[in-house]
Amino acid sequence: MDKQATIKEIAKKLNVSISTVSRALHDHPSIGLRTKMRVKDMAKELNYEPNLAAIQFKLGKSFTLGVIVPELTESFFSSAVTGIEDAALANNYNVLFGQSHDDVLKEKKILNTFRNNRIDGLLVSLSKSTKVIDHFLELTKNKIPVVFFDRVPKEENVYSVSCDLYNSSIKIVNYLWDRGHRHIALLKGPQALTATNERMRGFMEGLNRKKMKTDPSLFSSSDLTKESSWNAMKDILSQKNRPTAVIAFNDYVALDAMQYVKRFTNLKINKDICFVSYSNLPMRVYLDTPPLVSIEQFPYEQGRRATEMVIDLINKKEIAQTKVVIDGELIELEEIPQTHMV
Amino acid sequence: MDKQATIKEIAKKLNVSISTVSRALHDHPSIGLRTKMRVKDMAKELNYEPNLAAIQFKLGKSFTLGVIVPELTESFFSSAVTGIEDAALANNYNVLFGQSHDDVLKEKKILNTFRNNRIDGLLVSLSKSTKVIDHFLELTKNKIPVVFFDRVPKEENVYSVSCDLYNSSIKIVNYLWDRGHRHIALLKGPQALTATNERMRGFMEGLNRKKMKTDPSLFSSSDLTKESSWNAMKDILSQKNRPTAVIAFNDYVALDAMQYVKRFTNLKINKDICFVSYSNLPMRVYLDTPPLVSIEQFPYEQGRRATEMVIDLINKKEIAQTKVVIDGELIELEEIPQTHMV
DNA sequence: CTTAAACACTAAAACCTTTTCAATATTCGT
DNA sequence: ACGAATATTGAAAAGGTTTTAGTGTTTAAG
Repeated sequence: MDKQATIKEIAKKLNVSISTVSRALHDHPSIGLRTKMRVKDMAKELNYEPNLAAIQFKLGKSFTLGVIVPELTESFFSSAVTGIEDAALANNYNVLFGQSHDDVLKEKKILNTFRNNRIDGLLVSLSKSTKVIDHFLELTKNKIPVVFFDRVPKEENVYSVSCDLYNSSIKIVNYLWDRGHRHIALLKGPQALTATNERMRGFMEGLNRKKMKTDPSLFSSSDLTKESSWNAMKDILSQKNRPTAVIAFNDYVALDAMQYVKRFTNLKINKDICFVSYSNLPMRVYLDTPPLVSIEQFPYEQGRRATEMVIDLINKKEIAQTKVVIDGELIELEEIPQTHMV
Repeated sequence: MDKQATIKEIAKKLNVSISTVSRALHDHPSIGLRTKMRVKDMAKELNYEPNLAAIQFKLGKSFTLGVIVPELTESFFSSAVTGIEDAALANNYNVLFGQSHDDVLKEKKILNTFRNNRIDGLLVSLSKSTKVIDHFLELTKNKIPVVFFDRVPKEENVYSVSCDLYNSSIKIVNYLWDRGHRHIALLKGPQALTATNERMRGFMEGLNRKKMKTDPSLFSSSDLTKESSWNAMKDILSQKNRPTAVIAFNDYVALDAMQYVKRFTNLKINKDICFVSYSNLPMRVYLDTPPLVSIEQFPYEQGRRATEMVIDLINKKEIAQTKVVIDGELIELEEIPQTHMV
């Protein structure tokens, strides 16, 4: 077991040609059952493992996918990555990871490493500082398929998997309306993200359908940092006619916004001011005052489907649709997680 | 830019040999400055990128590290992975990931994939169901170095990077003692983990130093699932002489334990019963009733150092120490995160 | 001016596999 | 039993790079 056996050795031991061994191992129809068995037995005996490096070199394929996500420590993305990993493994693909940390320069650097490694396909969730996607489109020119997921670009002619935030936002507005809210604020994300726009569009449509006013003072924007979210929340609260509910960009933003309320006001969360949000973070169930509802965006599913898509593209299969959109699900928290028996 | 240029083409264009080009690009001393420049210029002009697959094949090295973690969605591990990624990239190594989901069978399967991909080294945080590490030791036989981090095995003759949980636990006991606690419970983890034992040893030592009694009724064990943690908490509370403080295995366990208290008792958390813990989860700051202190185990640092270690081993450098132990830091939460201005 | 050393470069093998094309062996129909 | 068809195997090239073992040319020393 010191050195890995090669097909050459198998061939020599059995007195057959290298090509025969290769074919036998691949179940090529032109090889007789007899020799096929002999070869396979010998392969097992010698503990033969194909030299992937050689195969990749020979075939000019790496059987490797590249994945770029903004931040692995965000539970959303680690879930997505898990979906990607599972789907890739199921199709015998490897996965190379990179984190952009929301920096477009880092994004490009990772892309370069990936190119050197001759990835067969790429999965990307865009950094929030990425305004132009030319560096990705260049890959497609070289016949390396790219599929975006969750943080997808606005461009039309690209492959993507994402969550239907437009309709989800309408659902959220309806939920709030049913609970009696007539004055709802939207704590937006960075303008660059399509996700921000989708939420906005759905929000407006939701308000319209219920004949609520769409006042521009209802919007406030965060770049997703704590400081920025605090400021946005401050803006929202400083209006003369204070909203009774806030739709936050995601649970992290909601968390920061709620923290602001707790620290700097004496408003009671989810009583005086109600929070709803997106992402449905697993940790939400541990909070005493969580966002009441959150949109489940199925990161695992998005990752899985994006992966299947890119593999189909690699194999030049027909793609049913270039833009897959997954329905978001409005998840209301199970009743009163912190029921004290007092 | 359709087809990648090769050194062959560069050689042809410049009327030099292939070997000259190869050496020129590697700054080999035997190549004259003149030709070296010409080669490098031409390489740039043709947009030459070395074919890594060919190099890997030729050199029998993959420049790839394998990483196995139990669960990527746990913030601890995604931080560790970030540290690994950064260190690997800095040394021009790629990283292949796998999640064991705490299943030793999955662990072995991933290991197999990694072997086929001829990884140069492996980084592992053990699954909690892994009792024997033979499958890893087999790699070392094949001269593929393995470094364990955080969830390290008890075996002596292995390389590892971990946090000093023994002394951290003593620190925790001291902290609680200073706050007046004289009756402290330990909510342990699975017996299989060395981490469980280390905590236990430190806990006992801490109690001893303060002359507190080390009653076996002070221990309760969780397999890290919510149900199990609830049961463990139930045990702890059902004692006639109820402890005033609980040291939980980590913040996740603490969260579940606190959830139990909130749902099924009318004890006030951190007043009637105080929680302290390990991991220092980022989300801790958002909780109304967080574990008061938590041991920072520096996952990023652990990942980084483990990676540097495995790369040193690959390059057969002298290793200063086979077992790196990082000091844990007791992190007290910034005062009263939820100060209402009431 | 000769000889040895230093310098600048080259030819060719090796790494392992897949695959095309060709060759041999077997079977079949008649 | 003969040729044709089919089944089975083999030889060799190709893929891009590194590296060993040189070859030839210039420089320095004697």
